[in-house]
Amino acid sequence: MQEIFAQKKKSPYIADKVLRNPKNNIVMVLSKACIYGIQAAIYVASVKDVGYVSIQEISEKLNISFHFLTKVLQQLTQAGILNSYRGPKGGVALAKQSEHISLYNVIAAIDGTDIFTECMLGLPGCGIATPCPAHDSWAEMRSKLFTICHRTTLRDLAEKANQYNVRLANLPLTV
Amino acid sequence: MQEIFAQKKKSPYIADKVLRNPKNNIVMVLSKACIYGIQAAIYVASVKDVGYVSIQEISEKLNISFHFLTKVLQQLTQAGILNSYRGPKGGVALAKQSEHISLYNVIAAIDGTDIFTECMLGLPGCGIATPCPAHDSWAEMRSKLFTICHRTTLRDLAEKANQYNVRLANLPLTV
DNA sequence: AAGATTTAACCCTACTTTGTCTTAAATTAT
DNA sequence: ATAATTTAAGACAAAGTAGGGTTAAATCTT
Ligand code: SF4
Ligand code: SF4
Repeated sequence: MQEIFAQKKKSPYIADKVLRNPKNNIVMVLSKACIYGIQAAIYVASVKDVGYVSIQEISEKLNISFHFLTKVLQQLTQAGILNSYRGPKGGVALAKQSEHISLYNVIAAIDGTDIFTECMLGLPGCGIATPCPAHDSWAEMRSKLFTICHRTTLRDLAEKANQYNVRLANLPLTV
Repeated sequence: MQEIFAQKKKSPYIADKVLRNPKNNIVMVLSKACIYGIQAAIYVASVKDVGYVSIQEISEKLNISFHFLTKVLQQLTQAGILNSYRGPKGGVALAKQSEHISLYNVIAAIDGTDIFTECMLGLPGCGIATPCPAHDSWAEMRSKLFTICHRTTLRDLAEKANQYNVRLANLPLTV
């Protein structure tokens, strides 16, 4: 027996402009602030010279707004991931060895840990007594994300960056 | 031999208010529009009666803004996931059998497919010639997300919803 | 001590997303 | 036909995110 849906004929009306503007179509898992933070952290970790790297240099190399990046890196500083120092020859530097800073640490410092623990469907207080039907799938996803971000360290990323001279910046490709 | 970082003493200055407001701390993988769309789609799929379900009913049951939900569901209608019908006894209904509509379909219709294909670090044109150091990890994540969203159908979700009388709405918990 | 440099803090602007409301169009019921 | 119902469309407001500048504080150089 076949399931029956709505049998009436469909309304001919077609909308042409509904919700999103056509230009903006990127759905982000991480905020821009977080992305910048990760990029900058990898950059700092990949710089060979010991010492402080100025935010100006980072923002130029990675093509990130200086003032915005400054605020983002302040968060990493407050989280104990970076040390900052003012004045000439100042800047930021890793507060710990790069292999002791995970992607998770950086994300947690900027976007928080909700992405790892909270429901991606936006329902509060879940998984306790009345899990919603999507729970298992999302829980699996979260677990995967958690594992990946935990085991990936800045050293891993910086190493690869140096090794392959890989690009971190959001610059136009030099085709 | 131990690696050396910045050896100078740390600036004692601690900022108290930097970027985000304390109230806003939920980082979302999916937009609210998308979450609403998923919830509504599951609701429609879980309704036993054949026929159109009014958006008014959905918005009340799921505690979602009626007008906003209307726009979201228009997107699903235009994507061929729902049929809509105006007038008394009108509303929306699944355009296909619930087991033929995946979570992926719904997400793609509302938030687009970038989350499955594009870089989560926000860099364009990736993975081709010069993958960034985080590529492998993210690619693994994307693949996982893709698989889960593809194999999870509205029927799976609606079945669970009916079976366990599980909550879909963002309502205060009746503790 | 004075000046230059660099992060910290704060204010403000532009854009996106979310949410509200009003009117128009389609459809049913009377 | 008329009225009621319900989606479609579009204008608009509120809130959040990204970004830009200006001043203050810390620190080094001279
Ligand atoms: S049960 Fe799981 S998937 Fe469902 S709303 Fe709660 S956390 Fe989200
Ligand atoms: S190489 Fe992969 S992780 Fe890196 S920017 Fe490109 S898509 Fe993203």
